[in-house]
Amino acid sequence: MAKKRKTEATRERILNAAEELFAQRGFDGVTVRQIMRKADADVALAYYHFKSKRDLFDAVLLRHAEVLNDIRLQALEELEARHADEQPAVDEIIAAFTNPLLQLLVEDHEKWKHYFALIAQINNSPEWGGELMTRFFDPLVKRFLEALRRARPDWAEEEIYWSYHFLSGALTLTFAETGRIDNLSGGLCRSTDMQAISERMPRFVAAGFRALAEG
Amino acid sequence: MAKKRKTEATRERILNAAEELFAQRGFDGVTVRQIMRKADADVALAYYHFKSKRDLFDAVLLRHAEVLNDIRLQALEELEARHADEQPAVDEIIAAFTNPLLQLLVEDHEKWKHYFALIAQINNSPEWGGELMTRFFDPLVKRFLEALRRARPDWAEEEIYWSYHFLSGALTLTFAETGRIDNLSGGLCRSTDMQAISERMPRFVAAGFRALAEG
DNA sequence: AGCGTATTTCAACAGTTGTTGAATTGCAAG
DNA sequence: CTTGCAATTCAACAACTGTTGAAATACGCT
Repeated sequence: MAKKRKTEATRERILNAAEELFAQRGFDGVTVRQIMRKADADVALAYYHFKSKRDLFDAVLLRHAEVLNDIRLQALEELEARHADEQPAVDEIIAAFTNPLLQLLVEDHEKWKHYFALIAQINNSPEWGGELMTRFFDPLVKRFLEALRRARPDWAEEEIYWSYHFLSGALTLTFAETGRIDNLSGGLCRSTDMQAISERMPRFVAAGFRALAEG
Repeated sequence: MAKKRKTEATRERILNAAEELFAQRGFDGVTVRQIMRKADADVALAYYHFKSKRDLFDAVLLRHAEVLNDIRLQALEELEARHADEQPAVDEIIAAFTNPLLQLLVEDHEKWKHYFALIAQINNSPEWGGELMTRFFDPLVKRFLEALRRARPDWAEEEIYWSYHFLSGALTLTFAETGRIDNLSGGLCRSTDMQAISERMPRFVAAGFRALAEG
């Protein structure tokens, strides 16, 4: 039963290398050989552990998706438990959606930054964006939008969806950490400063939601 | 002098084909042969008219960047002329920044959608995002942020930069037209509906700016 | 120790990649 | 018509692509 010892280690090394390179250069910008060189393993091992480059890509995505969905669901449920009788504020619901991710990036930036950068690229790609994001994250997103609807039943559904669209764009550009805001601001703001962002994004987005939904 | 007749036509065909394919699958997801097959021209012509794949990519980006910067600058200057004495409202400044682009997409969707989708991918790519967006668009962005600073000198610079960051994310995800909001909303919202977006984004973003800058 | 399976290596494949040089065509000016 | 250059075609290159099968090694179990 406890046969696998070196197995898990190399599988992880491959996934780590793939995650970093895919995040930097995209699916087609990276070769299997580059990944395996970074993972310090033979090329053929990629096809032994995962059966194709595409399956390796999917495995990279899957590896952390569940954890992310879990911590966000947990944050939402905690919030709802805290407000057993009345409804939670919109700001709090949005913070429960964005802050668990940003908090992860604050606490262990090295571990998470590549995965998030990968999500950023996928979300804005016509080729992958629609299907993959839907597959991995939409169940949680729907749960989140339901909470919003319950909190503000007077808001039009359409406005909630568009607001989420804007939120999603702001969040994923943050994940990309392109350094553009660093240039633009002359160093005043840094795109790696997740603390600064987690203090601002929920406020920014919540105000947007209200502006749309309350006309 | 009037030697070039077929030249310009094929150059344009190559650029059109490259624009569409790069937008769909990214720089590395497309081969020069695929581009030239779509352009109905010999492979070698790509290297005659542009000297490398990378230079073709840059040419695609450059082709429309100037037009976009011009119409946005014009919208901003018109706005400032209209408010010669007092300062324009924040909503109007933001609309002058976003609506010219969205209006282009409303009026001639077929012509523009691929170029904008390409921008969306680049903006969220760690590899290209920082440098290319800075090179092509930051002069205009700085002009726009100056207008905001003049309109609201009481706002902290930092908050303006972060707000722009969120705006940029929301705008570029819109350009990607991934169809994700279509799935999510069960068809209620369509990611190609630029009319709906241009009615909402300036309001959403302006409220966000205010929320950040006015604490 | 030795057996069996899980893991790793090695070498190779057929097809594709970006790119180039030489040969060919098209066209305008003398 | 011919000369000259711009535009286009054709064929090829070396390097690299994803992927595979067979051989070698490592490791847990009896």
